[in-house]
Amino acid sequence: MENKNTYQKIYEVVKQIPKGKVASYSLVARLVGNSKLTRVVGYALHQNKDNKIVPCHRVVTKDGYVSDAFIFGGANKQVELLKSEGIKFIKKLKKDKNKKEKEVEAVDMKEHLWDRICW
DNA sequence: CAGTTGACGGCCC
DNA sequence: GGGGCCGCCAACT
Repeated sequence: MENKNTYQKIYEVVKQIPKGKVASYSLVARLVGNSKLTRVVGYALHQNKDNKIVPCHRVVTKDGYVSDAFIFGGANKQVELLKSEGIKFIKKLKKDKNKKEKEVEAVDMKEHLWDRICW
């Protein structure tokens, strides 16, 4: 990803995520060149509103959870998009702000985490 | 130019 | 084991 801005590199990496696969923020950060850039990755994607340019819905947390504040239609929409790409979800219990365990859908990382075929 | 923030992650209590 | 705090880097105001 050469000599582009870090910001631009992040997009380049995310755009390379193949359909049917997902990448964690930390993974993207590492591919960009610095594993500590996870926050910047999130920042970069937040700025991106067009999933036509960058498939930001394929980026999830290391646990496979979708972003809480996904702009493009909300987190629920993100799950839908991923499902339509053939990604398998598993029910998982996550605690919300009220410390109540609620069932949420998480990507099956074992099956769909990006293989990193490009390096 | 300096302080704040942010789609996270990891270590510590 | 769960919750909370801190850190890391770049963009933003």
